[in-house]
Amino acid sequence: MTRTSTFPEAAETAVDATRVAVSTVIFTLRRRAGSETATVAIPLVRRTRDPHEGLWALPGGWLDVTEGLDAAAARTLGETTGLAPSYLEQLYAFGDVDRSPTRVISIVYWALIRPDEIPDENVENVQWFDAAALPQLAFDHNAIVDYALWRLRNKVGYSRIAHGLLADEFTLAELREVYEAILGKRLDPANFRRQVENSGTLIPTDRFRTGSHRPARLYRYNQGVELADRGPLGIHH
Amino acid sequence: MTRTSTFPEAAETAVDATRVAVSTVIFTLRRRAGSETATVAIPLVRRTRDPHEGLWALPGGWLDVTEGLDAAAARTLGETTGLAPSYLEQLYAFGDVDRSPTRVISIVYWALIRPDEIPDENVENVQWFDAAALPQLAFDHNAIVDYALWRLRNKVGYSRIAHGLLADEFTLAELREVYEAILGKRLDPANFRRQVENSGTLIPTDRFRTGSHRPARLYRYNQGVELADRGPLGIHH
DNA sequence: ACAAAAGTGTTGTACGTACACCCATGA
DNA sequence: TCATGGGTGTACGTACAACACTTTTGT
Repeated sequence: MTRTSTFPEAAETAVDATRVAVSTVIFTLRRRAGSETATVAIPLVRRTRDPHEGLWALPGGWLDVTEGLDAAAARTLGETTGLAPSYLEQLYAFGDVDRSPTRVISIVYWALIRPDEIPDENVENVQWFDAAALPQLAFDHNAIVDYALWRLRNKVGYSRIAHGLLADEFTLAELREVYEAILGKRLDPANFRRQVENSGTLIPTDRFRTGSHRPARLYRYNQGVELADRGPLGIHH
Repeated sequence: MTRTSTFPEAAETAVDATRVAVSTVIFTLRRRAGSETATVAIPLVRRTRDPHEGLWALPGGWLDVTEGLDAAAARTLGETTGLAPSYLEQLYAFGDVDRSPTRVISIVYWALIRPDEIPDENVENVQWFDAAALPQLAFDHNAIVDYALWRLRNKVGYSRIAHGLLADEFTLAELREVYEAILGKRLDPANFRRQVENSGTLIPTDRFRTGSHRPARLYRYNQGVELADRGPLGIHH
């Protein structure tokens, strides 16, 4: 599969009007080869034209006049990386005058995707990076990723978004691993179990994950509980 | 002083490109005439042209190509209402295709202003409304205000933004009144005092507010503590 | 049998809430 | 002196961190 970077700031035709772009910071969890712990990873797209040709940038594209912002984020993410997120939320609108040679307002989203939803095939010009060790990115994208990571870590504390990174059924150890990767610290298994059990968001199943030592019970999410606390009218805050 | 509404969606020339507007929901506290409690109030601007001529709308205007988003919010707020907020933070980017007859992306900010900073003179076409009892507003502005109120109430719980509504020196009762107005419920004076004293954000002065019963000590804010937890690089989250 | 992860129990501390009570001032 | 808000003390319940301990599997 061949895809060319269509990233907003790449357009060569300079116009004097302000243009609106949409980009997405999409997170997943990667298990490192030899390591015990999982790490947060994001896909980047290599720029194939100026400005910043050759640098890595967030997947994105121009906003179409006929689509909403959320739809534009999902579409441009799909076109550049082939990914369809399980969770998508607006992050921030970046609009400093000097963030790009031409005036570009970027509405940036952040998203989660389950590891099993990532297609095996390699997409050209797309590469996954460890979020903790990014190269120099195009435009202000390093700062944007930092901000998205901050929001992710914040939100994991007061919502159940962590579940956007897991399959339908999972063990408590797997859920805990998600939290540990995002927060960057180990959590007490005993206390973690109680917290999450008392939150009412988990439904125990009759199935167990076997294969190593004592089998662990599989849990599902309680669909009646919102993934994240939206504000009034369903805006993803 | 005469000012004409320059609100974004008011422009009569239809263009096929997407245009970017900036609006602001700015809060203050008003003491109702006979009432014991203060209420949250916001200024609105009456629209003087289509669409939605005659309806009340959020103060705002078009984004200038040469200014950043924050600057645009402050400028358009000043031009339409004459107000200069003591706290300003981006709220959300609204971009549904059908939120206006022409395609308009609105970057919306929310802000706080101290009652003593509001000029006495009446500004034409501007009127203050009780945030809890708004009329029907233009466009999707009712929903936007709801969302801003939700953010305000949320944020008051984990930051010291309440201080954006007070003068330099204030009593604990005045600070508590701010919280009560925003949260819409009474707080225990004793417990409130301890919470805020233990937070380390307040500095007691030697001055007292006299005039009614026992004098109350005046406090200042500890400048070393951030008004609100910004993310990396000073973005107002 | 033993290692290792699953799962339970117990304890201490911190913090929010409710509410009784004393203090200082204006009228 | 009395009413009222300023300010202190205390007791209870919940929530979380730390950590000892039991259970169940694979090898």
